[in-house]
Amino acid sequence: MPTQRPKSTSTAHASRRSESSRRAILTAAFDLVQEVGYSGLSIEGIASRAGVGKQTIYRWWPSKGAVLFDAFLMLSEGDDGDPALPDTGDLQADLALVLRATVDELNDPRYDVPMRALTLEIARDPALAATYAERLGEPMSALKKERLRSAQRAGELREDLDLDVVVDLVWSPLFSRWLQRSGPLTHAYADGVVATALDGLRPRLR
Amino acid sequence: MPTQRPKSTSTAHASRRSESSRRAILTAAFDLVQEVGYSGLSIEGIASRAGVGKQTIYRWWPSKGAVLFDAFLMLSEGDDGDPALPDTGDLQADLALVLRATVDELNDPRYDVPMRALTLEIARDPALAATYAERLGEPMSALKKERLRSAQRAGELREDLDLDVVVDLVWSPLFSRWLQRSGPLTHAYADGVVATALDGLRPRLR
Amino acid sequence: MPTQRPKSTSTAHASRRSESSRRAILTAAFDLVQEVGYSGLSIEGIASRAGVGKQTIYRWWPSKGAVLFDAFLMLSEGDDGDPALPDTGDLQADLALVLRATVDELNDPRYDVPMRALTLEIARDPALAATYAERLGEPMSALKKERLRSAQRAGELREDLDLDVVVDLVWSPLFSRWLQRSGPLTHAYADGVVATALDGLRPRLR
Amino acid sequence: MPTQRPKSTSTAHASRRSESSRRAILTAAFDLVQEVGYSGLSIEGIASRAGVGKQTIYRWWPSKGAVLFDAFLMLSEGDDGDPALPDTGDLQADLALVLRATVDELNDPRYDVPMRALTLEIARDPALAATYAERLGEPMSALKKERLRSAQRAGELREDLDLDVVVDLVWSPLFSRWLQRSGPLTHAYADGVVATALDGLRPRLR
DNA sequence: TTATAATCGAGACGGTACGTCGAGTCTTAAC
DNA sequence: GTTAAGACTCGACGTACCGTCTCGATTATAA
Repeated sequence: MPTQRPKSTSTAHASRRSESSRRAILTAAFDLVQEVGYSGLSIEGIASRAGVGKQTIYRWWPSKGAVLFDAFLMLSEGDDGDPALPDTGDLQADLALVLRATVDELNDPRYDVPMRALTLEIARDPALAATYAERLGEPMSALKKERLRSAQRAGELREDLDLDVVVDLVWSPLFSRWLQRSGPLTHAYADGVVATALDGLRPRLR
Repeated sequence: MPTQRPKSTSTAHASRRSESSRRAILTAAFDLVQEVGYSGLSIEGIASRAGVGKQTIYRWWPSKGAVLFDAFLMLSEGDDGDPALPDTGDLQADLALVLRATVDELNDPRYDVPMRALTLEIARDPALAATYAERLGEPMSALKKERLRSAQRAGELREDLDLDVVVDLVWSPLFSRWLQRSGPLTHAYADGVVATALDGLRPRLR
Repeated sequence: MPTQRPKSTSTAHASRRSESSRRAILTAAFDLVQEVGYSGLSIEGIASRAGVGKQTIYRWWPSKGAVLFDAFLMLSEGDDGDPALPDTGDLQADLALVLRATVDELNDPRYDVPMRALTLEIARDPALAATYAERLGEPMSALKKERLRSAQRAGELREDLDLDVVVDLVWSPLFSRWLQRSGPLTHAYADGVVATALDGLRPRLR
Repeated sequence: MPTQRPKSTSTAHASRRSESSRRAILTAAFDLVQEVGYSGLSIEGIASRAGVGKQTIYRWWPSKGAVLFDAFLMLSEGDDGDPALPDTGDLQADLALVLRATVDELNDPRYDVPMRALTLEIARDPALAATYAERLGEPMSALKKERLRSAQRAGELREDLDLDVVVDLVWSPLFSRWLQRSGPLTHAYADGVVATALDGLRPRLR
């Protein structure tokens, strides 16, 4: 599997894979995609920047996208203090906070460029999509649903909801606007999405 | 502009552009993307399939994505009987109908493959995104908002809504699931999205 | 055919092949083989030195050896004043003169290196051998046999000889020594070969 | 030296070199060159076929050609009953016999392919050429000259000949024709070479 | 009605990157 | 200390397309 790597915690006789080459490749991939953009990214460029033979990349990753994906994985393993979503007891405020932070990230070219690259690769390659779902998508989705369940326990959320639908309702508008650049991505938009989703579209009964 | 083309209804002295080559190129592009997938699509392949010199493509389109985009435009001009969304007076039923139809389309490889290709090109290329927004995105969005405004007049929808947010709330979950393959795309899902968006996430009072 | 090239004397509508690229490639090949040796010669190196795309080489030549061969052909077309062998009426002197000149050439690294490279390619590749035979080998052999026939008319050579055998008898010892480096290649050796071949190995009858 | 190997008759404490690996490598090299041709031969292929690590080859041989050369040496040590050339008292018949046998060998692909490979390596690599000369070329040449000296003693050969020239005169035509494929290699050709060399090219005095 | 200039098909050109192969070096674990 | 195994860096392979650039050969106005 492309994203497998030698963990120090694993078996005694580690594979002969070079950890330093692995790190150099992932770092080079992440840096390069920012510098030259997604379409300017090439295996040859990554190898050369990383000071590594092309074969070493082909040996361990099946595609350019898989390298990029692992580069993200490596980064995301650094900042995993507390992966849980905020839970202050005020769902609307908490969601708005999270969505505003996401908006800020997506507006920052340092994240936009490589994330877009990865997203496109995932959209193109079903195998990569499956790996992504397993390693990042589902865990993140679980976190979101956990927060929603907490809200249900607090009576802030209806009990009869399909939480998968709810997650999409809240998060996909941002994703869609970002990817398609179909409109400005602002805090106001994030707030609007949260408020509208929570209150629904129908007039409130008096 | 890439998507400009000689309309018989335009000025008297039409350009010397060959209409038959144009159609052959767009048809070839659309057919090829289904056969060989997006990444297998090449200008060279389109030219050869269309029986056309490469220069004829480069002369009229700035990128592979622009060709693909025009191919879609050509198709979508065939089926434009009544572009309006259904309006039976029952918003929930109408939205569910439209979203179910979209689900069916997205599940059909004949649409999935070229649509995905086009979507990826748009996500990659801001210029193409702008053209897309102008030519297809905004008109479609206007149609959706028109239906929503009708619902507001009928008292089915709150008056104080940002309709751009509402459109995203209703349509982006499908888009997101489809593009990322993050879950099954079913009629039930479409129904769930519509119902949840309309009713909101909060417990109903009383 | 690899060695075909646009001749100004040929048909009116010349191919679109670039004569300047062709010359640059052949010159680069000839120069490079002297600088880096045969095994250091690469298509990539030739292309880069000639300022040409690799495909331009692959388009017109089937192999590295074919390029080298044409490089020789190009050179040999410069010095074609009178291709005939000397004929002073003294066969032994004429042959010795020719063989001594050959010895000098073979001892000159400027000729030895590329000639050796070409010879090895010909020995390896039967197709190239056939081309070589047709374009260079047989014409040269014809020249030699013409000189021998003249000697027969002059009574210097027996009438009942297979001239192909004679040509080999005279010229192959040099070739063999040169290629295998099985001994020093000197004027004395050349003289010895000529004298021994002419007089034969048997004791002269009294 | 590449062609050194542990002889059971040598010093008491033999080197730690694995004799079985050595034989496996040489056998694999000889077999492979027949199967895949010279240019298809690779160290990697030999190692894999021999069930041996690449390093084991690099440790003991300096080049692919050296391996091939030792493979020949190994074979030629099997058939060394009497290495002397036939000496029936009739030089012409004896030479014709030997040359005809050589012709047959060179026409047999089982010998042609690996011999050609080795010959090309020797022609390319002066160091290998020196080793070859010492181990195979000069002993064979000595044998030939021995037979010629015997003919001189019998009065069949002139006394004033440079035997190195004579050896080349008799044997190099075959070598040249074979390597360059410049003509058919037949018994008739062999006979012609012997007869012409013996009788010389000049008309016999009456 | 002709000439004339934009457009056409074709495809060669200099390039970049692909994914593969093998070279020769180095490291590991087994013996 | 040698071995089998195989990862490593490096460089070349031959192919696919890129986007640019000539080439005649249409071809449809404008003279």
